[in-house]
Amino acid sequence: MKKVTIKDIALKAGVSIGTVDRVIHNRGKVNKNVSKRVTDIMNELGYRKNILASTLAFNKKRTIATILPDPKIDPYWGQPDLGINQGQDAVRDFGIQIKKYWFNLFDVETFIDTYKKAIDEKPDAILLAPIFAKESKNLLKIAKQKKIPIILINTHLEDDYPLSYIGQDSYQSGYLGGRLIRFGLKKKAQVMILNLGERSKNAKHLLRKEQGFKDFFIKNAPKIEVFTANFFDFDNPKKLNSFLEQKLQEYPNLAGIYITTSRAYKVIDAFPKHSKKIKIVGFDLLEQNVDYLVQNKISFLINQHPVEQGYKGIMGLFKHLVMKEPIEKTQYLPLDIVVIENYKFYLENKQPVEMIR
Amino acid sequence: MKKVTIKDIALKAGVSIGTVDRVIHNRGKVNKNVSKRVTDIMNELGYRKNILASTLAFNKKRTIATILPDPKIDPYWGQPDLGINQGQDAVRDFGIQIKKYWFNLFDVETFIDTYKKAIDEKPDAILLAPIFAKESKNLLKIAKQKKIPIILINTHLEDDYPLSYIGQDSYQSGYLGGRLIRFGLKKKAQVMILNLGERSKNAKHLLRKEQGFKDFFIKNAPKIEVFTANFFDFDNPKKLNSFLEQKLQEYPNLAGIYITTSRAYKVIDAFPKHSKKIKIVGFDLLEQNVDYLVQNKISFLINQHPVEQGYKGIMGLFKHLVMKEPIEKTQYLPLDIVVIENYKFYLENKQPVEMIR
DNA sequence: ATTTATGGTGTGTGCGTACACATTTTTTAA
DNA sequence: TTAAAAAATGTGTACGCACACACCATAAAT
Repeated sequence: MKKVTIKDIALKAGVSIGTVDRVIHNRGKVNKNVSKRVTDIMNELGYRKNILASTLAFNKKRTIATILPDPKIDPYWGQPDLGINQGQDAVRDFGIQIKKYWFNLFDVETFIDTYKKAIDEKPDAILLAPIFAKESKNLLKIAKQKKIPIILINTHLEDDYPLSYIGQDSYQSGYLGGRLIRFGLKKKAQVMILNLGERSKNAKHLLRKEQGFKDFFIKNAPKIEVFTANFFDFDNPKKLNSFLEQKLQEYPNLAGIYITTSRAYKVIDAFPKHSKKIKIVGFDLLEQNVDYLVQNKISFLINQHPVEQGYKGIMGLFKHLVMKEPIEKTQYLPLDIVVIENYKFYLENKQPVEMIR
Repeated sequence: MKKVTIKDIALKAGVSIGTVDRVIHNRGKVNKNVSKRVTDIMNELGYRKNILASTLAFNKKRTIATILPDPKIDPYWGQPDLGINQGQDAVRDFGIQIKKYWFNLFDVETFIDTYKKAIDEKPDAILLAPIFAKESKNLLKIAKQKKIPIILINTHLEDDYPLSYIGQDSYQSGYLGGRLIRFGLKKKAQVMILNLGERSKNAKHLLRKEQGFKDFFIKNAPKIEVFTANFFDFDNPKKLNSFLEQKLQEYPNLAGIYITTSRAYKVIDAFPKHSKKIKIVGFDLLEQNVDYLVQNKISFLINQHPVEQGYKGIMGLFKHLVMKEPIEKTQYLPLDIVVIENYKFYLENKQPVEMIR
C-alpha cells in the first residue's frame, strides 16, 4: 500500500529515473525494450504520479482566459463569475492564473473585439460562453488552429472541437418548465412562452427550450394552447407593460407565463396591476427573482447552477491542463426546482472548495 | 504578482528560512523582534504558503476513519460511500488514507463495537453518521478527549464538539414534503406520515421531519388531517400489506403518504392492488424509487444528496487536517425536488473530481 | 568554568521535471 | 577499413518550495 515512486520503478527496471521520466512523457530517446520493461513495471507496481510533486517541479505558469458577458450589464453573469473565482482559489497553487475578458451581451462587436484581445495574449486555455453562435464558431476555428483547448458553458454549440459543454439541457428544461406551469392549470388555459431580452434566432438554446416546453403540452395536455412571444426592450417598464396588456387582451385565458431567460422579475415589475393572478415560471436565483418567489408572485424558478458552471468550467480546464485527464464531452447540470421551501439551500454558494486527484 | 516564498521573506528579513519557518509554525525559539519583523514582511508581501510544497515536505500519512451503516444491509448507504470514494481519490496525493468501518443500522451493539475498533486504531479524524443518538454522544466524548476531529453526516446531533454537520435540514425537508404532497389534494383529504423502518424516538431527525410536515399543513391547509404511523418490519411484504390495508380502512380519505425514509418503494411493492391512487412522496434516488417515479407511482422524491454528503465530509476533514482552514458548523445540502423530467441529472454522480486551494 | 536557555543557521528530504552531460551504437565519408 | 560525425541511449543532478532536525553561536545562569 506504500506509494510507488519513479525511483522504485527505476530501481526495479535497472535504469535511471531520467529514463523512467522519458518513458512517462515519451520524450523519446529510449530503447523500445527498455521502454516496454519500464511500462510493464509501472503497471505491475501500480504507479501513479504524485500530482503535487509533479506540479511543483513543473514550475510553469499557465493562463486560462474566460470570455463571458459583462456582469455589470447583465447581473446573471455575476454568478458564473463567482464560480470562476472559487475555481481560481482552488487551482492557484497549481500555477494557474485566470484572466477575465468581458463583452457586452447585447453587442456582437464587443464580442469579436474581446475574443481577439484574448487570443492575442496566447492563453493556455479558454472558458467561453458562446452567446453569439456564428462568431463563436469563428473563435473555435481559431482556437483549434492554435491548439488552445476550450470549454463552453451556458450555451450549447454544436461543434466537435470544444473539450466539453457544461450547462443545462435546454430541451429538458423546457419540458420541465411545461410540467411546472401546468400544476393546477385549468383544462382550456392559454400559456405564453416569453423570450425576454434575447431573440431566439441566433440563440439555439432558447429554441430548444421552447420546443421542450411545447412538447410537454403536446404529450401531456394537448388542449392547452401554447404560444411564443419575443420582447427585447425589457429595460423599459412602460413598453413592457403595454406589451403585457396587449397579450392579456389577445389571450383572455392566459394563465401562465414561462420566461425563458433569467429576467422573470422584469415581467412582474411591469405587470398590469388590475390583472388576475397569472402563474409565472422563470429561471435562476437572481435576488429579484427570489424576492418575488418569496412573495409568491413567481411559482417556480428553475435553477441552472450558474455558479457551478463557472466553477466546473475552470476545474475542467485544470483537469485537462494539469492532470491531463479526459473530460466528459457534455456535463449537464441538474435542473433544480426551486420553491419557497428550498430556495435558501441553493442560494448559499458556499460550495466547499474542493480538489482534484 | 510573482509568488512569494519563504526564501523571499527570509532574504528581506535578513534571517534564514529556518527562522521564517519557525515563525510560521511558532515552533518557538525566535526573538520577538525578529518574529514581528518576519510577520510584517509576510503580510506586506502577501505570503501564502504553497500547499503543494508544504504537503510534499510534510510527508506524513493521515487516516480518516468513516463510521457508517453497512450498505449491504441498507442500500442507501452505498451512496455516501460513493462520495467517500471520490473524496479518497481527491486527497490521496495529500497523504490521506481512508479506513472504513461499517456497522449494522439496526443493531446498536454493532455500532458500539465498531466505533471502539475505530478508536483503537487512532485515526486522525472521523466521519460519522450518528444514527444512534445516545451512543454517538459517547463516541463524541471519547473523540473530544482524544482530540480527534469529527464531522457528522446524515443525522444532526446537538453537540458542540463536531467540526461540522453535513446533511439536510430535517424540519425544512418535512415542510417541503408537505408542500409537495399537497399539490392537487382535495380540501378534506387525509395524509399519513409513515416512518418506515426506524422508530422516531431515538432518531430526532425523523421527529423534526414530522414536525415540519405537520407545520406546513397547520399553516397552509389546516383542514387536511395529518397523522403519523410507524412500521418497522418493512422487509415483510405481507405484514406491510396488511398494515396498509388497515390504514386504508381506518382513513377512508387517505390521499397521500409521506415516507420519511428512503424506503418508499417498499410501500409501493406492498400496496393493496385494488386501492385507489394515492400520492406518494419519498426520499432519495434509490434505483427502485426512481423506477416507481418513472412509472408515476411516486409523485415526488426529495433528494438529500447522499453522495455529496460523503464527499463533502471527506473534503471537510481534509480541509481541517491539511489546509487548517475553519469549516462551517452546519452545511445544509439542498433539498432537491425530483420528478420524471429531472431525475436523470441527479442520478449521474459523475461530480467532477475537484480540488482544494 | 560549565551548564542551560535562547536565538539562529544550514541542509537533507519529499517526488517529479528537464536539462546538461556521458556513453554507446549507427551512419557517413574518405 | 577506418576515422569521424551523427544519432541514439542513458546517467546525473539542480531545481521547485516547505518542512524539520541537527547543529552552531551567544548570552545568561549556576
